[in-house]
Formats: sequence, C-alpha cells, structure tokens
Amino acid sequence: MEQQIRVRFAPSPTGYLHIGGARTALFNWLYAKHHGGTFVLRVEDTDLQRSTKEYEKAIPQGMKWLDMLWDEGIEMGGDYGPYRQTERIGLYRQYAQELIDKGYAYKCYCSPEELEAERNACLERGEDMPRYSGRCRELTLEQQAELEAEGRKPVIRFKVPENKQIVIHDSVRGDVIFDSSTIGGDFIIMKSDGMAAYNFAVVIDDALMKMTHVIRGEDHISNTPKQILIYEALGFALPQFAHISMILGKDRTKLSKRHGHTAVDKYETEGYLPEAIFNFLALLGWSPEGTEEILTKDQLIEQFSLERVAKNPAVFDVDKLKWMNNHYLREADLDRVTRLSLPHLVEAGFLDSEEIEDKKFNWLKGIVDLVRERVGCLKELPKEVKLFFTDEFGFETEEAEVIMQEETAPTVVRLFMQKLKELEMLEPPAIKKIFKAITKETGLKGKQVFMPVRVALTGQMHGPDMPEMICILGREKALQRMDRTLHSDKL
RNA sequence: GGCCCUAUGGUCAAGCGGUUAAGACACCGCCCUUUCACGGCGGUAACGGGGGUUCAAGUCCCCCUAGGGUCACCA
Repeated sequence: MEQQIRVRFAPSPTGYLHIGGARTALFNWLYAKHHGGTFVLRVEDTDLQRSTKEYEKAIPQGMKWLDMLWDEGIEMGGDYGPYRQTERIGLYRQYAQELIDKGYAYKCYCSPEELEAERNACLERGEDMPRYSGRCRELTLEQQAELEAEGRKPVIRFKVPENKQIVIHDSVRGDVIFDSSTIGGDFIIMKSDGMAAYNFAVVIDDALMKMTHVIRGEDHISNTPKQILIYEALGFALPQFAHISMILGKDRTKLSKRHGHTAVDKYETEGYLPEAIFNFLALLGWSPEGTEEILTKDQLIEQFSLERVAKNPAVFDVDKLKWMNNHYLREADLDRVTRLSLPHLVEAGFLDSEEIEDKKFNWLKGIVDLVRERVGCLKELPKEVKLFFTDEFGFETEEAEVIMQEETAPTVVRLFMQKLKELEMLEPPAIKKIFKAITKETGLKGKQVFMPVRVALTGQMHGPDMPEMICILGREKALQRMDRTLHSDKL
C-alpha cells in the first residue's frame, strides 16, 4: 500500500493570490490528485503587521475561482488543525521550550538596534554575509533575569552547529548541499512579540500535519537548511522537498507588480477564463509527455509528475496565455461568455447596467458569438463590438480611406445598398448571395466587392463576418451607415 | 559581494551519449472561405563560450560568462 500523500499550499495573507503562488498551489494540487492524496490549505499569518483578513479571504477565493479546492484546511477543517498559524501559537511555544531544554535553542535579548549595528559592523569589516554573533548564547540565568528586568523582551534563537553539511534531497534539483556556516548564524525561531518565526512555524506545522512532500518556490531553498536543522533537533521525519523555479517577467526578473498583472483576480476581471489560467499555469515549469498542450483538468491530473518539472525559471508570456484563453473562450458555453462580457460592455459605456432584459441578452449573445473568436480576453471585446453600439465612425486607417476612393467602390456600395433594400428576408445566406451577384454583375474581384462594403459599413478593413454582422445591425442601420460613408467629405 | 540554483529559437519547451535537435505561442508566406477572421499547409529561428571524458557530447565533468534566487524579530 502506497503511503498516503499529503501536500499543502501555505500562503501568507499579505497580498492577493499571486500568479506564482497559484502555480505553486496548482502543482501541489495536481500532485495530490494524481496520487489520490490530500491537499491542505494552511494560512501563515505570523506576520501580525502585514497579514489582513481581507487577503486571507482573497486567497481561498482565487483558488476557488480556479476550481482548485483543498481537502483540508481553513474554512474546511480536518484532523490536523487549526490551520491558521496564529491559532497554533501554543504548539510553537511548547516545541520552542523543548529546544531550549535540550540545548538546541536559547533566549536572546539583543534589540533590533543592536542587531542592526552588528550587521553594519560586519558589512564594514568587508564580510560577505552578515551573521549573528551568538553573543547571547552563553547568558546565565542571572544575566537573563537582569536583562528582563530592564524590560527587554527576548527572542528565541536556534543554535546553528559549526561546519555541518546539510544536504537537501530535492525532487527537482537533486542533492543541494549547504554548509551550516553560510546560513547566517543562529536564527530566530520565536519573535519578541511571542509569535513563531516562519522557519520554525513551517517545520512544526509540516511535521505535525504529516506532510509527505513540500512543494514550494525556489525562493525558499535557502531557508531549507535551517528547517532541516530543526527537523533533526526535534526528531521529526523529513518530508520530500521539491523546489520549483520562479516565474519571471519579460525582463527576466522575478514576476512582480512591475510586470503588470500578477494577482489572479486581475485576470478574472480582464476576462480570462479560469480553465485557461489553470491549463496555462500547469505548463509553466512542467511539460506533458506528449505534444498536446490543451489539456483538461483530468488529463493534467493523470499526467502530472514531479519528474517532469523543469529546473529553469520560466518567463510569463501573456501572448500565449491569450491564445490559450481564446481557445477556451470559443469552447465555453455562450451564455456564460456573454454574462462574463457584460462588465466590459458597461465599462466601455455600451451598456448602462449589467441588468438587462432577456431580449437584449439574446441580441448580445449573437454579437458575442460573432466576435469571441477574435479576442484573447474579454477586455478586448469592446473594440470588436463598438460598431453595434455607436454609429460614430470614420476611416480607421488611410488604407481604408483609399479603398473607398477606388473608382469602383461607390458603385459597388450603391449596388449593395439597393439589393439590400430589395431583400425580402434579412438573413446571412441571402446577404451572401448579394455579394455573389455583385461580383458576377460587375466582374470585379472578391476583394473589390467585400472591402468597399466593409469599409462603408465600419470604416475598418477587418472585422467580423459581414453577413452575420449586417443581420445583427439591421437593414436600416446598415443602409444609413453606408449612406453616410458615401457622403463623407473625405471622398 | 557570500551562498544556492539555472543555461536548447524572441517566449514556453521536448531531449535524459548516436535524432535531419520535437511540439506550442509569436512572426512571415501559401492555400481555403470570391473580404476579414477561423482553419489547413509551409517557412525564418536554438544547443552562451572554452576546456576535458568518450569511438561518439545539446546530453557527463571542470572553468568562464550570463541570468535568477537568497542573505530581516517578512514569509
């Protein structure tokens, strides 16, 4: 019987769900699902200053949007709770005391100012890495009492052994070796506010929550030796580590706000489908065995493995995301896409409100269906559908103007208008027939027929399928628009 | 700067000693639809440099270079 896999995503609620965080969560999620394991969501809110309830809500929200649900954790409960670090403080204190009792840790009374001065001194001496001197290591009980009488609040530091090799057996990187003397000296495990420090809390939680694998960003790899030291001191079994590389921006630095949108909810508001983000993120740093890149959730679960996770960082390519989103946009249920389009149409001023009656909604559906294959995200919709909402237009480009200046252009447009007027039923096939007839009658080439009509209708040289477009526009409007172009003072 | 990681086209990437070095996005061309788009077909484009090891190196080793990460009472 295979060991029950347990993995977790452990964000700190100091910001919205980030693309990088979402990818880390996704890899954990896929790994758990692939092995029939458990995916835990834990909140690391030990930074009392920066953690907020708002963010703590935003992160699960983002995960739900991506349809990446957790089996255990906040909002969900489970056998290893609580799942919020601020609620686990008793545990941390207990284990910190155990470390002190066993001689692995000690109280340190240095003030932030003193430490700052010490760091600066290190730097001035030309040392490459500032490290804590360990001056409080040998304090006697009396000295500690004295310091405390001064009103000093201690932190608890872990004693880092000298010249000890610490090796991380990493699933994606292989063995990574650190020397204990390069990790910065005795580090803090309990802060003076009584809260556990990150490197301590993760270990206690991961161990107590029985995590079998810790899959997280590469930015945590330099913390890992510290954590391993704690695992060993407490006699906890090590989880299997897997450090996945960073997601980079166009300039090849770690993805951040500077690179545009990094919060997952931004992608939601810009009109990306969660299944597109899901699929795209899965392919960032992992690749399937086959060549197919459009993969369903089930396919991803089935195919995912840590062995195929890439070691090198990946640049986030919005163009490819748009291509993929476009694919899902076309595939998605039309009612859903139309509903998601509403806010963008309101934003553009084409709609007063998202509350619209069925008749208008159905009309909108036709429009959305006509243009959804042309956009990478719904935010791009307004410029594609503008012609259905306003009759104000001019020649979009000089090229378009030139089309109308063509000798045969006005003739073609007039001919088209006339035939459109005579039409009994306004429907796409009938309009198609008109184009055919004009081509035949005039002997002109397709382009010389279609283009003038398109430009006369929209001022543009590109746009959605014309027969469909004209039907949605309606006969009167179409005629009016063409007539206006014909009388443009630019001609 | 110290420590750690990484290095195949512009981007994502396959490759795990012997290949004409996949595929995708983007770009370009052709075809299709008598327009635009979709779609189909094709094209441009890569193993950072230098040493080894080997009959054979994109694949293994070393050095250099470049990029990234990290050095807090933040996580």
